[in-house]
Amino acid sequence: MTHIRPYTQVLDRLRNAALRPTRQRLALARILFEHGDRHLTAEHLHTEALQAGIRVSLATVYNTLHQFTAAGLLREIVVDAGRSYFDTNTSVHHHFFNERTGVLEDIPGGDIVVDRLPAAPPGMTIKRVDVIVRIDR
Amino acid sequence: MTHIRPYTQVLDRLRNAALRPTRQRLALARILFEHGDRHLTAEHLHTEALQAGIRVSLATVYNTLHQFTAAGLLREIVVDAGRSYFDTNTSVHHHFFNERTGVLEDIPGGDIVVDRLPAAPPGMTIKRVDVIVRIDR
DNA sequence: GTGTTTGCAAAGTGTTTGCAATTTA
DNA sequence: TAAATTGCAAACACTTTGCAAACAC
Repeated sequence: MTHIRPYTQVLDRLRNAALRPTRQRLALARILFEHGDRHLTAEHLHTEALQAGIRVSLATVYNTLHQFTAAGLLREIVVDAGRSYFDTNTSVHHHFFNERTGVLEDIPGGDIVVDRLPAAPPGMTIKRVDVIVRIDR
Repeated sequence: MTHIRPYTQVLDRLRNAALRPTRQRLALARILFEHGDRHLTAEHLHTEALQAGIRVSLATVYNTLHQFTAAGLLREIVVDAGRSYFDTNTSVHHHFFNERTGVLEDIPGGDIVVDRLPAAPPGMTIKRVDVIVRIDR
């Protein structure tokens, strides 16, 4: 019996993405993927890592977030000019964004339906549809 | 006969917004509002103003864009972490965004229908719904 | 060993701010 | 002339980059 067991799932994710499971990547992946759906900025993740006693630089956090996004493990959400959020839920869904608190959260279920979507302009393809519901108070 | 006539509409907009029609504001307002629906960043507007021979600082362009937005003359659209677009069309509508070229444009007509929108979380109000259709190629 | 990854510090980008000088009403 | 506006330069927040040292395979 080893302590490798709990890491297995996260390790596999990294392996499948052809990313070496370095100490930093593994630790960041566990913070990201072992706690359900999360919406984090680079700063958030860096802070959490440091609080968990993981020595990792902010540059590496950025690198890792982009590598994970490129590998399809994360989705980048733009709601705020000035910073990026990364969402651990990569399936098709939409978001509530509270501009006052900066909290971004999933809209539950497949609730929203976007209808009568026009065709993309000639020669273009629709890559993604983002719906941001901005909430207040 | 004066040359004030063509400015009338734009002047009125500034007056209604209780913004003094200074040389800079008037010139920027004309670039923004005398050419149909536009989607510009601060840099775009600054460049256009300089090209048109209007001496205005970038700081003033930012101030002006925010004042116009606060007055309801513009709408700020966030599609790209790192820069803001300002839309001269303030009615309810949505956008195509080409991430490769950085071009943002209105989706024509009232085409898109967003349906089954969930209620805002307890105590919260929906302030706005933004739909961004990201296109490619 | 060899190629990948990391961390640092520096540079970059877009935006905001403080304040003296200028302009508007 | 009193209050609002402007422009500059410095400060900011977030992100990216270059490169030597450390690490994974």
